[in-house]
Amino acid sequence: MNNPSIARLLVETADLLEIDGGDSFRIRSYRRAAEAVEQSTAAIAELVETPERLLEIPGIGKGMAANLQAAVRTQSIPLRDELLARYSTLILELMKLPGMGPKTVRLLWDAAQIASIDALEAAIHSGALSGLPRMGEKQLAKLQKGIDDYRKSSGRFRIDHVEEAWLALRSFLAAQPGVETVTAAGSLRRGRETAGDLDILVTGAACEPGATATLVESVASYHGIRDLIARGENKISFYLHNSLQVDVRLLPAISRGAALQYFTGSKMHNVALRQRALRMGYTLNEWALARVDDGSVVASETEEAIYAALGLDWIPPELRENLGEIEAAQSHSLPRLITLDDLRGDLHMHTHATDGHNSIHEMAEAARARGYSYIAITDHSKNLAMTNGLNEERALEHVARIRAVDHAMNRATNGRFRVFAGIEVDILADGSLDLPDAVLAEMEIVIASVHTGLQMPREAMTERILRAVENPCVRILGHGTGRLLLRREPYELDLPAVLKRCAELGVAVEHNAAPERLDLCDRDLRLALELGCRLVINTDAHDTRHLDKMHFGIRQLRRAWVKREHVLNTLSAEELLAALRPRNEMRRP
DNA sequence: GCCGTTTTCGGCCCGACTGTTTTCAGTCG
Repeated sequence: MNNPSIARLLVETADLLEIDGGDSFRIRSYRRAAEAVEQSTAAIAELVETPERLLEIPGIGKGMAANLQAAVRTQSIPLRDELLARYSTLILELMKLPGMGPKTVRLLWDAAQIASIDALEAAIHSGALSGLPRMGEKQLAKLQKGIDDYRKSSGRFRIDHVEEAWLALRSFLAAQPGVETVTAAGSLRRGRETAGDLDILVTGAACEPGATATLVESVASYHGIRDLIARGENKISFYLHNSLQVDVRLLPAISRGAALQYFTGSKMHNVALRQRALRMGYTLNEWALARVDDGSVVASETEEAIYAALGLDWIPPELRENLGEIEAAQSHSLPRLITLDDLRGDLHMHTHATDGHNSIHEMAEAARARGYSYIAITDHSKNLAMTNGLNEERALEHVARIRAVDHAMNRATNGRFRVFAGIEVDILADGSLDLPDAVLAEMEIVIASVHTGLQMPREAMTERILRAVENPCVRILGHGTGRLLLRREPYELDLPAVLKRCAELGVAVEHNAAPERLDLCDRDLRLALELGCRLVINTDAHDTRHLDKMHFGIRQLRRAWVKREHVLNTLSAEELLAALRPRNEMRRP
């Protein structure tokens, strides 16, 4: 039983307790424990053997430790089983409908034994719900719509899709009269790999109290809106055509910092921050940080002022998950996180020799235009026949072409731009590589990736990759397919074992920056750092425009507390070559 | 159920919006 599965059991127990009308603080404990389990870099399934280590996790006490042990041993939690027996196994699904909370679920259950979405829909149509409290015509229509939306979609959205919607909305909002600032908050600002919705904060003359009517009207007329959800004096919520929910909030300028802090979250970070505020005699909400005794405002205009008043350094949004950042901010020991500007090169890209769309020279020029000082061309090897992968002969010819471009660029830039010869070699089912060492030894950058045979059992896949990284030609462990390998659990491989061996061998671990890949989530990256891995971050560009996806990956690194010194492609070209795994045999001419 | 800068007992984060219950409960973030 992996961590996300255990976390889900805890969340379900919390949901059931809410339906059952349980103690709200006890419910919160289950949710907090779920969060802690989800975020833990250690496998809970292994930790249950040593309960004292479970108790070291904040939010896990004696009772919760027993629940975790039960979860690992029986795939459930006794309290969850008990509550499921009392209600129904389907009742949890009802909670996923918008506007449906524990009280309403309980009401439906008590009144008509409704315990599933299908039963609810039948009851709406049969009129069985009329006469129930809070079940007027509007409410029923809203529930039916919620059921329709739920069946159509969707859950969370990839962050690049959310960013696209954000950029369009930002232009629209910034063009409205009386608007001065337009800022994204929520998951987008924190740099998560997905987002459930898009939070936008707007300030300016048109957002001041009593003056918002015109702007509210304009926002509600945005062409991208499919359905309006809510429209108040300073908040407008709607669905875009792709079902992404957007919340636009109009704020007085004086509250901008407090609102930005509040709506950036995460929830856990905010709870911890408010608790800290209370201990200091303050109360924190989306309008201001204020004294509890006389209500006087301490700070509200900027985030920096609010964090400072709480005795904290300003915390980068990517770190706001209540995973130690508050303690670090208090002791002035927040890391200096890596930024896009720290990167000197991109070490993974394809050309039209295989499945890319541009030439070696075009990729090099595109990278130079983006301020890089080197790239590596790493086309596919022969096993990937559908990409026209390079066999021994073509690979060597390609190296010669790359060298020619390197020399030309080197001259043209007075040695300020290098093009390394490389390849993305395929790891075969038995862990061998599909090109001989003699060919790989001709190249500076050898990235080993798995592309085929992904249905392999976990142990075999782990063995396969461990064997591949033992090959002294391999300098970087690449992504898998972006779907299965090195991805969040359920893993198809023993990721800790693979990362540990890479750290020992000096094989760098690649983080693919493209949002559609999602190779290493931030938790995996934290694990890689804990195990001493050195990282590289690449776009795996198949097109010059793909080079622009780097910023998505950088956000993931920042969420994992990655600093510049952890990432090899922040080094100069010479330093990079020296820092990569040394090659046993140098057979270069 | 967790936890400790008043505490091993008694606390535990806050406000807007909606619909309908003419004064508020429920949901959401």
